[in-house]
Amino acid sequence: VSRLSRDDWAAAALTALSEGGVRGVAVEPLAVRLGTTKGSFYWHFSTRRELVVAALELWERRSTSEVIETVEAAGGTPEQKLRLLFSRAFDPRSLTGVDVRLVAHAGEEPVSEFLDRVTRRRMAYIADLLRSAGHTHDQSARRAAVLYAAFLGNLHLMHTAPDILSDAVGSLSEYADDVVRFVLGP
Amino acid sequence: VSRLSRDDWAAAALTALSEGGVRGVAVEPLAVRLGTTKGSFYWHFSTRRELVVAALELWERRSTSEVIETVEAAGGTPEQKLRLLFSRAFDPRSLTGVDVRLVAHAGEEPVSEFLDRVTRRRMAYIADLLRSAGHTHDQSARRAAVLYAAFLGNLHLMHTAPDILSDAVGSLSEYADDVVRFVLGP
DNA sequence: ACCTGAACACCGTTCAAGT
DNA sequence: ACCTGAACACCGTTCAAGT
Repeated sequence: VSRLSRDDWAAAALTALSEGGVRGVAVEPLAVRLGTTKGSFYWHFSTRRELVVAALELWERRSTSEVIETVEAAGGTPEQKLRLLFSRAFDPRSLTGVDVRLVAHAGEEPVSEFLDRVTRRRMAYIADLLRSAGHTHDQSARRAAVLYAAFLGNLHLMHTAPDILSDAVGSLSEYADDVVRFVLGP
Repeated sequence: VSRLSRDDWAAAALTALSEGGVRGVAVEPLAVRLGTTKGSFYWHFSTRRELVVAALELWERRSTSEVIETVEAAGGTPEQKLRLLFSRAFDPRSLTGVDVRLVAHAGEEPVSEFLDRVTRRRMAYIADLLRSAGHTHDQSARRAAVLYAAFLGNLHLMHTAPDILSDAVGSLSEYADDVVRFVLGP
């Protein structure tokens, strides 16, 4: 009788979140998938909300700190780091869909605080890189907003209508480079 | 005993959709809000899904045909029309949140077909305007994708973190003009 | 033709009882 | 300490019965 840990539930919840959104994080179906009962779940968590929060914590770490560490570890100039960051961000293989699904709950508890923090961290990192590349503080903030909006919009389109996007734009990595070049230019 | 029509339910469903997403379109709470019973609902619709579809049909009309007609009625050059279109699109007052909420269900029935159609129609209209402004067919498609991604990303940010956006970008209408100018330029 | 009210299925939550 | 299984509340759905 292999017993489950809190982390097992959290990991399963994040998978469910990327597949079916916040709604997809359902105790009973997860219990069935994990081969246990709802009663077991309520030993590790006191509410379903707590499970959603655990999944959001996992997502926050993976989509901020871990990505930034990877990019920093690769080294190079700020321009190279930006290109690496966005070639990853525009890569369909790195798409989990969590980002896109979460925005639907932007105003709701408990999603809003996580979404807000992740957005701020990502934009702050982009602005940092732009400042290192020689831009002023104001310019960096402004251009970071444009870059981040481009990323989000692209994420939307890749999820909503990947065929429309590839019809309109040739190669996605080339497209990502175009966007970065535009923001880096004067 | 004022009786309800199918359209009354659809309109209430669209409001609920913008407030609480697809999940927010719940038969029992809507019945309470409309001062009637669930049984009444099932006279006009056969399933909850049918109600969601009715709300989506309303949204599709309002967010494509009606907007395009308004812009066309205003007249002017293609450039002026683009500016009008995007000053409207970037205006927080015109934000219903339906767009943003629907993307969470991008892959799901019955949302996907509506989202796909609306995306295609909007991008096709933008590409039309760019062609009228003298761009080639390919350039127009490419730039329409960039413009539409900018619109979606901005919509995301306005919903997720309006304060972050206004911190980074000064005036939103100025920002919208910047984006249009960039896409119109060579 | 349109609506009510009771019934049942499904998932969130609780809890007494088991190992 | 960790889990089972039965119980109850809420919303989707059905349907017989009312006006």
